[in-house]
Amino acid sequence: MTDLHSHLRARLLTAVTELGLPRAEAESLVRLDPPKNRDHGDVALGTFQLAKLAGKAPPALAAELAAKITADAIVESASAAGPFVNFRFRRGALAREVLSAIQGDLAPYGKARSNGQIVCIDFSSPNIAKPFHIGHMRSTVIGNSLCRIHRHQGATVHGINHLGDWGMPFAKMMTAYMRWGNEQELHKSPMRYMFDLYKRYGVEVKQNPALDDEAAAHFRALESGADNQERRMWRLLRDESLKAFQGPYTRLGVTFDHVTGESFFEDKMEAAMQRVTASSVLEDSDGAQVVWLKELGIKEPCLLRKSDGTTLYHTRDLAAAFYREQQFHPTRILYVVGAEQKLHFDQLKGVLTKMQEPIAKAVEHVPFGLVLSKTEDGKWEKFASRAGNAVFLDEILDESVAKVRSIIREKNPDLPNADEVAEQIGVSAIVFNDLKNSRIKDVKFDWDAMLNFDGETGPYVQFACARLSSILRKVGTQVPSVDAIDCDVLADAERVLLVMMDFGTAVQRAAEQSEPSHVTAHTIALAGEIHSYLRDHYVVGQEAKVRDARLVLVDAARRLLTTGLSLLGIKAPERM
RNA sequence: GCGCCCGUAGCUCAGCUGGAUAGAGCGGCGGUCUCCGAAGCCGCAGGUCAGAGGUUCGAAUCCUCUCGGGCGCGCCA
Repeated sequence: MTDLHSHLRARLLTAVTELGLPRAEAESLVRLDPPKNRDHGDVALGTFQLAKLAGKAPPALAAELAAKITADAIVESASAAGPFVNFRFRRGALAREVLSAIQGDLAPYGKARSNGQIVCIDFSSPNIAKPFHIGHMRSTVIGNSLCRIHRHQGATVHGINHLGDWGMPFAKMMTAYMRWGNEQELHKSPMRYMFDLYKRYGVEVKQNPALDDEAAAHFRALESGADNQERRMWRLLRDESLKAFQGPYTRLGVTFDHVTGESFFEDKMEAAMQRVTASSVLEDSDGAQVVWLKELGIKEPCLLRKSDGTTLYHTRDLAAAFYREQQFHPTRILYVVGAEQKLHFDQLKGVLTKMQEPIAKAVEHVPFGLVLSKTEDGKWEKFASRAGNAVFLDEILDESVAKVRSIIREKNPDLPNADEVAEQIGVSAIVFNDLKNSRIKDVKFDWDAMLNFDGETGPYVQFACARLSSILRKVGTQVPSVDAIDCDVLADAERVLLVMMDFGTAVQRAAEQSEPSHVTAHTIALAGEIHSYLRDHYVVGQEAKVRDARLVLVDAARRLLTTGLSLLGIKAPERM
């Protein structure tokens, strides 16, 4: 909430109290929202609940409140419109408040001071020994954005890559490698090679189901802790995978505070199991050890130990939860994992709840939809390349970058660092597209739409930044301080200023709901408003008073767009 | 079979937790660069918010059912 809002709210609470309403109850009912149609005013108050409390008709109360809020240095007008009261801030006050906070890098536009939250974000978490493909991208970019958003909000963030480097998929990979692989081939192109082996396993296991038993035996050998052949192979394949993942991570600008894969919890699982046993929620079922969660409305039991004594995904997540609790004391643990794993996380939370572990409250699954691609006949299906196989992320990024490169050649042939810029914009276009809609929605990945950089896209927002930077360069003079300009001149920029004012709400909602798309939407809205504004409002060649005021506005817009994009993990180029 | 998610313009989506005349982008049509970037801007066309009941002063939003689509349901992760 900005100072403008606080001021108005304080006046409203006084007015409401004077009308005889209990302040404590009115407190939560005085909610200032942006009106659906901004022509009505800058902020609006719906009086429905307040009227009920007062025992009056909403329009009557609205009229009374409007009369009580007389104009002052900040509020220009209050007018009743049926059951609503619409407020307008003085344009000068609006401009001064918003622009000085942006210029001063103050919250919510700049990074907030500590808010006391400690947030663990478990994201990306690819399975090693498999290529980094399009399916891994969503968790990676959503999680990365959430890390940035929470840091901006003042939380202490632990971004964790919970690598899938343990368990049966890995054992299958190992089996394939032992049967058909060799190290020379592996080193030539590790990911391709491992992926081919993995695919071969999938084919051959259909003919020879005994392969799965072989894999299970290898996993037992690995989990025995002995320094055996399996252990050495695990180390080799894990190292190669990690090296290969570094490519996509660097391109996406993603870093982690901790890379603690499932294997990290190898020696912590027995303690975790003992803790479960001690809480007496563990039961035997067909030789396996499970926790029943029927009383929590979950029919399927949570398996924590297989009948052959080895552990499962759940066991490792449980050990991880205990570890994080003890190590970080998190207020929230966000698991950025596909929606298809909802049951898994319901069970994880369920087991912790049944054990009466306080950390249970912190566990939050952050689900997201699938990446789909368009088939020949216009239907949507799980992403596959044009050739029909899983698609490596690098291929997609490369195609996007190449497209950007050709656009630059056409539109801006003299751009000095064209390759670098093309990489920035091409990758951003893919990331932005992923963060544009509610995360629960499937991402419909249509090359034609994807490589069209018009409208609500990453390049559109980046273009606004480049355009603003260009204006600042052309003007050449230093951007003045907000205190040194006449803010009343910016009355014509009210639409831009009002959108800027919404930034804090957008980021806050993004953090609370784990929904980066609120930030994405804000950058689009701001870019749109500033583009429209610039059409009729020049900066260069204006008299000093007007030029300086607009200069501050342009600079603030560029800063805020840059901040918004950075919360998405996207860079804003100076030129493009 | 049971559970969860989704259904809003030709297409892809918003809709701020129940409020004012349901908004964008793409695609289509028509304008707009010898003045700060046309990857832009301005305008036009396009809607039974899947359907039916219900709650409410008020429903795209909450509840029930139906119909479509997707995902998940013991020794995989």
